[in-house]
Amino acid sequence: MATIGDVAREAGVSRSTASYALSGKRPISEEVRRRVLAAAEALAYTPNAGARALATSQTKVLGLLAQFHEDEFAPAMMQYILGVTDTARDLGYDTLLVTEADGARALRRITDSRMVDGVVLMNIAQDDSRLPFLRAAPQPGALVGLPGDCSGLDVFDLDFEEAGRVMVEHLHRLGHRELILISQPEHVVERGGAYVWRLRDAALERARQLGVTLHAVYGESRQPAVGRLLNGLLDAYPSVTGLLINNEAAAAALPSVTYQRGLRVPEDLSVIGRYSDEFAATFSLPYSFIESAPDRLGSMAVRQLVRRVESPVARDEPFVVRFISPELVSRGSTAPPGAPLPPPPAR
Amino acid sequence: MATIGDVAREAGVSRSTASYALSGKRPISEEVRRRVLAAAEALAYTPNAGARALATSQTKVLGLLAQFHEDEFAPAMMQYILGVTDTARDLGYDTLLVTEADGARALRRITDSRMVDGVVLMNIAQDDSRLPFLRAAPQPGALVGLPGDCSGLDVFDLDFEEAGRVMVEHLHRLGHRELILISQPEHVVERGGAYVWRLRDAALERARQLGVTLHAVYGESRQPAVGRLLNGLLDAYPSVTGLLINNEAAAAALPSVTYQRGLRVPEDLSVIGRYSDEFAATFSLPYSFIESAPDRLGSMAVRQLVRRVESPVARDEPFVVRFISPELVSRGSTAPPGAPLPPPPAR
DNA sequence: CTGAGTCGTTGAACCGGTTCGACAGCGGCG
DNA sequence: CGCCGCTGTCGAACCGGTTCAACGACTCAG
Repeated sequence: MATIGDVAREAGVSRSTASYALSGKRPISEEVRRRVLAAAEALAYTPNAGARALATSQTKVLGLLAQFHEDEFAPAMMQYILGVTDTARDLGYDTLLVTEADGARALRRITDSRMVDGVVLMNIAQDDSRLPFLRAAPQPGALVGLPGDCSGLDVFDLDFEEAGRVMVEHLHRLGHRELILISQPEHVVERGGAYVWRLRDAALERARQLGVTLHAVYGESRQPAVGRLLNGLLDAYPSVTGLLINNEAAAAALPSVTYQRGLRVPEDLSVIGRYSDEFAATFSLPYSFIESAPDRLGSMAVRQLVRRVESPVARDEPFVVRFISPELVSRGSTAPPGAPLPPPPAR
Repeated sequence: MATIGDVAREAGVSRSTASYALSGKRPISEEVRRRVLAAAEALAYTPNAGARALATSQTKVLGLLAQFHEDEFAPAMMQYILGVTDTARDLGYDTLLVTEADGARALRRITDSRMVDGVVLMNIAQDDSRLPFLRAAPQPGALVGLPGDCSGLDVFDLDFEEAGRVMVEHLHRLGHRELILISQPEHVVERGGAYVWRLRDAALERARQLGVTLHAVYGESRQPAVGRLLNGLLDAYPSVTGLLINNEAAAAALPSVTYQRGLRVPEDLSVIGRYSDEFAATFSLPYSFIESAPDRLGSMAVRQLVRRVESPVARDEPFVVRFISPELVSRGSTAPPGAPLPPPPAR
């Protein structure tokens, strides 16, 4: 493998000249630049990443710490990851994906050893054990998800509280007065998955203000448990006219449940979900939903991270906590309760 | 950040002694070893990855090249990735995840710059443009998926041909004589997704031998197209008694289709799928299926790769092409055609 | 008592880049 | 004509590890 020394020799110049010709950091005569470029081309020269990292203290690699809990819905994860890797690449960075169970140890390993220029953390818990290490690390970090304490960190998340309010308000405006909210499994809450109760508490609060009865329950993450749960709820609350779903598995399971029970959406039941566009398309979910925009969140986190990595001034800017405001994508799955039946749709 | 020089000074020894004390590559007196270890501990010393890579020509990082095509079913991908990252970590490696569209360029970038010690390639096409570069690279590589030309490469894949035969034989043995096979979308075939026609051709061949009529069609990867397709097929071939599904999206869509048509599985229709355990669990698919074992394949590829990376003798061993033999996991979704109805199951 | 062999330690070189300070050569100006 | 300043190039140092050859001290055999 050719080194910069080989290129320099081939071009008949010194190593430093070759370096400057390639980087353009100092003026180099047109003649010499051509010779160096030609030599580099001829020898298929590629700089050694380790050597460059050693010299510049920059690796051009970002760390991505993601954790996979079996009680979460794995397919939804992929979108976040792609949002990060694609944006990172656009900005000239590769991505080190770390899925180790012991996130704090993994974080220390990749930051202390200087393998990465910055880190994106996903699956943030309310009291996340990785955060003290991230704050202490020499590299900047960005979070996708809101922890209890955001100090010293850039944080990006969907505004789950507003999402909860939007869901309730939308159905209240249509005339609904009794709703069910299905959240993630209780395990997720116990582990500190704050987004669950952020949406839930805000929805309950708004329902109280509006005089809407809201049955808020924790769901399941798997079939067939989640199907049983849905049936059980519809049995238990026959007067409910609307369903709010903050649980991917429940959303995916709902169509067959409503079909089996002979319920029409939205004539007999209005439904609003909270998931990603991509998820909706994959499972063809026919529900209006609040877009959770995982790719956008991942992308925003990376952009901010790279800003801090690359600009000394950006490094000292105040930290940001940025919420994406929930956008309700209408798919026609909501209507006033007990509206007259429309003619059956053409098949 | 502490360097090995700091550790050496703190322990009152030379840099080389500190290095040997930490690595154990030369005998060091108990006394000195203790002092060095204590100093390293006190200074929270972690070796600089770039410097170590430069000195040893080993990065302890593996590359993982995965490509995401919008006409493939994204959720299935996650399992492969986890199989790779988890196994790599067990063996002491981190994973650089590269999802760049231009796979050949990405491969060259990470191998030429010596960012990785080895590479795992996924989404292998029949005539994969990355393979020439992988063969030419200084690092070893492993493939998850079977290309047209395996020379010079370690390859791991499910035995899709045997899978096709097993599916047909199983239903033939039960007495079925007319079946449908739903494969991936034709796009996947055009892009060189050999696993599609490997299963398909083998199934057709075995069906011919056994005198079974097999309607082999290409599917869709998304709802609602895939649902329409399923309905269309069941309309078009009313005498079919069994369904073979080599298409995750179709498998996920089938339950609601059979329900809507009032078909009982297996009484009216026998079904065999081909997907992963995890996938079946997530969607609670009630079908017998051939386990495609993505995590096992990823894990096998990494193990072989690391063997080659770490052992100079392994590097010269002959290359392997290893097929996982298809295992049919029974979920009771197959029965003789037109069998008498069992009593309705308890709800 | 001397020479060989062991053990533990060290200084120096090396991996392959980047970057700083110095300097040669040149044209322009006073 | 001498000096200044600019342009382009170079040598050397540095980043932080690993590893090799050498060497001093000590043991032990002859």
